[in-house]
Amino acid sequence: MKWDELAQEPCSVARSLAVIGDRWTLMILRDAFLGVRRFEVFQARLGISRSIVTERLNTLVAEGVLERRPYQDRPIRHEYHLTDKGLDLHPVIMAIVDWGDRHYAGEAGPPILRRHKACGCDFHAVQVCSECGEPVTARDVEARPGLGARAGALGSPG
Amino acid sequence: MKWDELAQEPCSVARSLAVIGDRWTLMILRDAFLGVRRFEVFQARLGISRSIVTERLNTLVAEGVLERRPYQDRPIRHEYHLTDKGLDLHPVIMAIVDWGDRHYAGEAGPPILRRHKACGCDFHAVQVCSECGEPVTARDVEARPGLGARAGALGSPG
DNA sequence: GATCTCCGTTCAGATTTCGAACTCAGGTTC
DNA sequence: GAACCTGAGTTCGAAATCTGAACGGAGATC
Repeated sequence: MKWDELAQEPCSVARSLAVIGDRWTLMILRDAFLGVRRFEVFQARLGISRSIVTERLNTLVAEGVLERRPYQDRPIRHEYHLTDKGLDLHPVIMAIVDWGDRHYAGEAGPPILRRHKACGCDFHAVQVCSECGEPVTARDVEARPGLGARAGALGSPG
Repeated sequence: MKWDELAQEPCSVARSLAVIGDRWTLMILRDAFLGVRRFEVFQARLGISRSIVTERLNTLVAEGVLERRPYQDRPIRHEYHLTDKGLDLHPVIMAIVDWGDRHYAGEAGPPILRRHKACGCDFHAVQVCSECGEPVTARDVEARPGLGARAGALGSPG
């Protein structure tokens, strides 16, 4: 399989990764969720080549994850804002943050704290079942093909 | 920044992506969570070059995400099992699945259904605040530097 | 003893990715 | 008005990565 065939796979992971599974894209999204909007800031914070920033931002705009909004004329300049589809990626970033906090935080603890505005607490993300509201771990889940799935090895993790 | 400097960043996203942010690694983990254990099966399902599979599996073992367990002698053969650290990645995969299901599922719906064994329902993952238990979206979160963070642009998403 | 399986390794060549320098359009400074 | 700055890219050669295909080897099977 080539990388650009991923989007055709009958798998939501593959389809998602075709868009965001790139080396730097998730780092750009991380910054977008921290409020970064402008080309220069993305580039400076990541310290990667400008061509990479250009290409990733264009892809994300083409996919509807980011939106280009002018913030001045003469010369015209744009900012990159998360769309609703982009905001839907928040759980992905939070899940990654959570894993990093848990397994790679130094002695000083997590480098970034997140406060839940509604309750005012510093928190971490917990995944629960949409139906019963109980926390879900890998061992609680049984996968089976839905419509349009390809046959393959399914089992239980662990 | 080079890819291999990511692990040194004071950021949990960067540190996590240094391990799992690779092109094929998350696809391998997807299969691991679906019960795939053996080299040949990973390789056949992904249809990528054997050297890539070798390299990714070795990295994941070195990082303690997968564990090599012998399942026979003469000749010695190993299976790759998710460790506890690996199982902790479940929310990451589920968050990615969720985004894909929401934005890229065809008319037939999601290609894979997941049942929560505890309640018996097909479900999708919902992220809630660890403190108050309410669902969390991007707009509900305020980030601020913790100990050891680097100064940078922080704001609110959207 | 020829072939098969599972699990890799090796290597040349194609493809991608990257860094550094350049461009361009307009503003600012003196 | 000349020199310089800024924000947002583009270009291009070098470096890294990936692919496909062959090879190895340790035992099992025919």
